[in-house]
Amino acid sequence: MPGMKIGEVAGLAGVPASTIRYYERIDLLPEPKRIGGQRVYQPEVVEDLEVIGMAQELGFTLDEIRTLLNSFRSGEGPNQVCREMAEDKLEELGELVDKAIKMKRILEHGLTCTCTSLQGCYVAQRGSTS
Amino acid sequence: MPGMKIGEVAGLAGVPASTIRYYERIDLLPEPKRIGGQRVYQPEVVEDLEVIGMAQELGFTLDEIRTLLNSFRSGEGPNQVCREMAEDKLEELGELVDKAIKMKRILEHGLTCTCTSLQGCYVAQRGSTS
DNA sequence: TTAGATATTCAAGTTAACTTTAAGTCAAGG
DNA sequence: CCTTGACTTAAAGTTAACTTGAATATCTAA
Repeated sequence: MPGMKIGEVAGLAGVPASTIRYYERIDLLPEPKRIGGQRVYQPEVVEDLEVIGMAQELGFTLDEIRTLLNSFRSGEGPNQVCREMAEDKLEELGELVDKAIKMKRILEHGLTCTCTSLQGCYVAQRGSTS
Repeated sequence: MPGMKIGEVAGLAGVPASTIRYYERIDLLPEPKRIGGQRVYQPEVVEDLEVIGMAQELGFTLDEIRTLLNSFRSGEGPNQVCREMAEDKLEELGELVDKAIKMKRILEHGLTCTCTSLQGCYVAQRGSTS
């Protein structure tokens, strides 16, 4: 039962097979074993793809994601480079959450107000919770 | 005193002047008035640029940002298209915050654990707050 | 008034992250 | 065996968002 072809993995993870091959080419995913030249995957790869997708949405580049994943996979625990990256990213994530909340306020207000400019709009700028 | 040249705006907003011209070309920023052929800006443009930057970090495309900004600027309040976009985006922002929190947990844990795979790591996956 | 910084346009170049295409090869059903 | 659909590679094409270059103009300070 374990051992899926690329099409099945693609279906489960919600990405095209071409993307999976691309990730392998840029060393974001390890080369899977092959049967008759075709890639055969274990179910974990689906979770890898989900983590990659999540990280991307949060603004990590594929380069950064590779560093993080490789550090995880290396078996020697996170190294210094990875540690620093993670710390930096944690800070960025904190700021991201703040910005998301600010932007939510602007959008929520945009749904109801009739200001003619963002600048002139007290609520959007100052964040009254109206 | 009001009336800044492009270089000053660029300095204040922390973007290159070429980006400001680019935003104007794609109708993300309105054409400013000119003196002797050179662009002259009012201070509000700096806040516009900050909003654009913030929105970009949150995953909005410049196309989406244009729609939102134009709706704000139109003076007729948000229209239907904008309203729907804002509602969709609000939902996405909610999800983004959830993911950011999940990712924070993974990274925080990555700083201390020695798991050899993301899959095998109970804490990263299940989110013990340890 | 003249040097040097800063501005202008337009077109072409860049980078990340895919996607598509061409030309095949493999696996399963009839 | 033959067809069909999913797989293979390598290389070229695509899109968003800028960035750079070249040639020219204008502003500003000595």
